[in-house]
Amino acid sequence: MEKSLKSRATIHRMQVKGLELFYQKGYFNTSLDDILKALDLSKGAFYYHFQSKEDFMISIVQNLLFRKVYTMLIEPLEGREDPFRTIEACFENALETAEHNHLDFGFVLGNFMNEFNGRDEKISEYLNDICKVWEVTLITLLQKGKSDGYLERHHDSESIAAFVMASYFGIRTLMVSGVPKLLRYNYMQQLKAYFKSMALNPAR
Amino acid sequence: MEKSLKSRATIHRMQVKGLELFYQKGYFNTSLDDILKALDLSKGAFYYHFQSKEDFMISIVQNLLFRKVYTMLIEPLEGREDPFRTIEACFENALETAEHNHLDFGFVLGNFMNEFNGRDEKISEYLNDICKVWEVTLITLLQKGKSDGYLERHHDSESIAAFVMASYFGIRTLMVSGVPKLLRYNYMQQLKAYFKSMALNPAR
DNA sequence: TGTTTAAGAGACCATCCGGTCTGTAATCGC
DNA sequence: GCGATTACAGACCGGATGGTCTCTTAAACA
Repeated sequence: MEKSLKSRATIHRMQVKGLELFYQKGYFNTSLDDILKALDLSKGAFYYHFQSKEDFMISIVQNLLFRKVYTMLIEPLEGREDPFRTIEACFENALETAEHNHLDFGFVLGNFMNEFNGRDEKISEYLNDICKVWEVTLITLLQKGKSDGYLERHHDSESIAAFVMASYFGIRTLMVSGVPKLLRYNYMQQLKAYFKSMALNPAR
Repeated sequence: MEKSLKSRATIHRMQVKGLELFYQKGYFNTSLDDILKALDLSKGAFYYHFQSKEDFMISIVQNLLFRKVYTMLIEPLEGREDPFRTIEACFENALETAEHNHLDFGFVLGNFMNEFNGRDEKISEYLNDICKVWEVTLITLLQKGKSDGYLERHHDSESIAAFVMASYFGIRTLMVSGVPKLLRYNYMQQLKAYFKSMALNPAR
């Protein structure tokens, strides 16, 4: 059975507002009524389209959240040449966007991973999947960078990817309560220094 | 009025169990009854010693949480010589402890910072204070490292501290859903590589 | 021994939350 | 034009939640 246009529009509205509020106030601290009130919709509407709050969250993760992370952090890394410059540009852009976001509550993916860890196996799994896609993309980029002569072969792509990811998760947490602009600047400075030590051709 | 021994013992029991459950299940997802049931205590006991759930959480943050972070991540850095070896040893130990923790849900401080960001100004402030103490300790250690000739003077201690902290926050998040042992090993490898690029006397 | 007070028990309350169920207006196929 | 289906509205429910209030007990005090 095909979903009608109207149905899909409503579902999308719910997901968008759901992601917004879950991100701002946390999943467990946001009630369905909070979301429905903001959209002027009813319980009936919600349970017509979704089976449960958990089911709703999963649909958000697989649709909106994945897209968000993909366009911001994964797609900009695909098929590029110089891995270090690519990652730097990608992160610089992502952090700048976060910095200018008036209502920043940290890295969406990271926040949710923390919130659901050990509390909802199913959702954690889906979040982890996104994380893995990001990781694989990074590793692929680094491996290709070796072939293309951007970094020495003896470096471990997997380790570098983990370190880079970890640093990004963390700096986004710190940016929420600290001075975002300064933190971003300092962070990028050190990320570049870290990369520089591994670069084969430091032509810069 | 002095607190009696019994009173203090009960308060401490509540705080310990409170921290344990808040850490495992999240603050908003843990009810007072959860804590009280686990201790076989009553609402009366709770509200005799604390004014509210928020007040309770603040007391936990200022006492137990601060001590935890202090003994694990701050005290091992104080008054040391070589900043890089010191941080490496400290993190190695902290990560190993986390790795062997059967029920690991990430970095306590990080998790709470995420959970309370934008949701409880007051608690966020206290958490941030702990974060700042850690930061200052790291910066102090690095500055002293310059005087003692362990790293070149032109490096920015503040930036390094932010980067190191961010990476730690992040790796702890990743360790929860990934393979802890591998992640720890890879992380330490990269942290050392990062430090090596800044060391004045790479006598190792 | 009688009185006070610290420490806690637990019934109770208003509110909220996820979820169910019935009703209903608009739309669609025929 | 009419029954069926879609897309909701909203009352309702059981259980939980933070917090209050009164009652009890055991020790401290005098």
